[in-house]
Amino acid sequence: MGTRLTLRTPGDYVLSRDVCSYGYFLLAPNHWDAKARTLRRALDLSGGPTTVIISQGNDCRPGDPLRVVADRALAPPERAEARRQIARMLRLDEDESHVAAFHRVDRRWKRSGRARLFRSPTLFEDVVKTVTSCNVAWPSTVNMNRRLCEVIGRAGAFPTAERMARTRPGTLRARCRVGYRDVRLVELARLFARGDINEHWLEDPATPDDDAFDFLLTLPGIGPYAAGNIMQLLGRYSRLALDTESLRHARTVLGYDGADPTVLRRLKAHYEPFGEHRFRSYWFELWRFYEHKRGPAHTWEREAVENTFTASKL
DNA sequence: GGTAGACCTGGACGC
DNA sequence: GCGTCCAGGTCTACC
Repeated sequence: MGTRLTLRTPGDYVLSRDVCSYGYFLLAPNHWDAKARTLRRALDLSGGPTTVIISQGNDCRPGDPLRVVADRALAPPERAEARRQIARMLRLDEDESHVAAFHRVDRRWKRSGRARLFRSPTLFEDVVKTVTSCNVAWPSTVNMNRRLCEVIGRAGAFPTAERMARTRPGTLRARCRVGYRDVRLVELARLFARGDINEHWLEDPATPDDDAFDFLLTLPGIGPYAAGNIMQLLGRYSRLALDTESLRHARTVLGYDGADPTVLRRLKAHYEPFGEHRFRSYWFELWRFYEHKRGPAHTWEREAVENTFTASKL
């Protein structure tokens, strides 16, 4: 008999909108069921892995509580662990006042209510997902994450830092197809496993954004793009994460022309007015383009989009 | 401080 | 079916 949990949500929370808000919802071990509007994934808890299915009633009414069904009985400490991981992943800590602050700065998203960006149950998974999205086309990112779960993770869960720290780089390369990222991923895992990454400090609002960003740049495999992306995953939206997709967006959607440095300058100036929230303004512009091409993200079937996602393929 | 080239994988393309 | 080219962000060596 599995365990059932109920999680309270902020008054405006909509599972289908707030899960299907960032590409990681399409990466293993996440599985969004577009028909049932549920999120299924394995969580690696202290008592072992468990698969949970998260739903919000039949029609995802704003603010309705979330129902979580685990496939095995969870001990009380594991229930607390599962709640923490799910709350992190779904950004349940971002209440209506956080959302309103963003919408005051950028009113374009007030009607849809878009503000939260899906992330992972742990910072380690977010960092690995970011590294596996660098210098690679989206289908390879999909493959790397699937194989990491199949080969290194327990029972289909995402690998913990401890497990990846014990994995040989050659195994990551040969069986998970991560290429030259092999050594960098193991080094990152060792830093997390040894406790050399101070997650509390990184997530503490008292830590200046510049300090957090500079620290991230010291990590193996993390350059300006990856650091910018991890910043938003930490709930710090003041930095942009600009890549070739940003340039495409600037040229095809915003109509900018000229050489790359010129376009990048104009992009930065475009998002400057959104201040502390500029990443979200950038991201939801991009996301709106994807949804314009493929329909609402909550209707996307993972199998159908995993080879076409990113604008160049849409 | 700025930049060229290497790093891998997988898809596209030509034969 | 095979070989070649290319895209993608980070890192290192070099100027």
